[in-house]
Amino acid sequence: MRVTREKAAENRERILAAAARLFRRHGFGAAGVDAVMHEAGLTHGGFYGHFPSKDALAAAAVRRAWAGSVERQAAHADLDALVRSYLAPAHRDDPGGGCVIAALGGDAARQAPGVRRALTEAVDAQLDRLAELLGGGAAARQGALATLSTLVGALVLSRAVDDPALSDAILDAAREGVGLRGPGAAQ
Amino acid sequence: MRVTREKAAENRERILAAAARLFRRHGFGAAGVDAVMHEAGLTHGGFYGHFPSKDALAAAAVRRAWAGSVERQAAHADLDALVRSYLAPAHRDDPGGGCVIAALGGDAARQAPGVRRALTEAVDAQLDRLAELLGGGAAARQGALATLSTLVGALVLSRAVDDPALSDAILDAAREGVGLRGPGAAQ
DNA sequence: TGTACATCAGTGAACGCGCGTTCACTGATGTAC
DNA sequence: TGTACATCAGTGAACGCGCGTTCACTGATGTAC
Repeated sequence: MRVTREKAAENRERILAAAARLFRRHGFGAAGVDAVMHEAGLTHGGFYGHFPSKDALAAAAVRRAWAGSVERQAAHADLDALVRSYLAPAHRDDPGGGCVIAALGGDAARQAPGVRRALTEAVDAQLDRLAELLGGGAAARQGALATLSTLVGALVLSRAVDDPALSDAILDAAREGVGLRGPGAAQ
Repeated sequence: MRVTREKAAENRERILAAAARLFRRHGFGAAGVDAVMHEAGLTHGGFYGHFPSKDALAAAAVRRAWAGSVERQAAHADLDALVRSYLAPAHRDDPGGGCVIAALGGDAARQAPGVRRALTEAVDAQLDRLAELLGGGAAARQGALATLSTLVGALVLSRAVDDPALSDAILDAAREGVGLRGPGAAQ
């Protein structure tokens, strides 16, 4: 059943969106090609007409997930707004729609080179964004590196622990922690 | 071929040590029962005489890995020493022998309840240790939460990116970042 | 202490299952005239 | 514009493979006498 070229392109987008969601929610290993295609409303056999391999899909899905983050972040005028949104319980509870770095950073080291490349590009871009919000310059770059570490670490930890109170406390403390490095803070 | 009770207990320890190493290095999903048993010098069939399931092994391996961290940390007299050791390239390059929270924190959210429980206990214990080094009290507890977030985030990121210079920069910046929260720092 | 036997830690083949990937086929789309 | 045919996006069965787990078996260990 051949479909319109337009429809095929739309299907490819749906596969990417499904992969970006499922990989972030379940990890690269636990989300299968079958599940991704089903989520996209297709059957698994057609997958290889769109992507040469699952690894290629993974790399493309990371870029797709990052692109979604860029749109979301455009709404944040300053670092405070970004941090509050990033360290919110709503973000913690929605890995499938959230930061790809926090969701897949731990897996990335063990993935194919293309996947690591895509994630590294996301890290680079996020650092640029943070450095810009910190006022630019070398000090801002340093601050961006430390801030991103705190943001990602807090989100990963808050998702890892099975104690809701501890999870909330991690987000709260990290919010205070990065505040210390914001513009106007001591040091 | 039955073996001595003593030898059997020693074999169980070897299985645990192998699991703690392989799970941290490759993740829970990518390290199989077969690989763990082979690393322990046994065949896979005997595994279920020691543990009821792979999930049970995973939980026990997390506790075992954490116990190893405690021994390692006993050598650090103050926060500076701990941070320098934690954010060292040698630690980044040895996930199999390093911090179990950083190595498996990202996977933990998707694991069986027992595994999350074991990792949460490790997080709790690490927070106690950090709070103690920060001088104790409520402020130290807050500082410990933020510090652990930065440490874990920096290690995860430094392992995720494929750019060695960026990886080193993340460790360096995070070292400075947590220094700001150390005793005697401004604020 | 020595003997006979029950116990059980470890072996290796086998199981069902889900995975990534391939492929013959279908039938609507795109194109040449 | 209409017709005939080549193209190809998607389908669903099938593949080889590795996984977690089970099990009949082995033979050294532990124990009862």
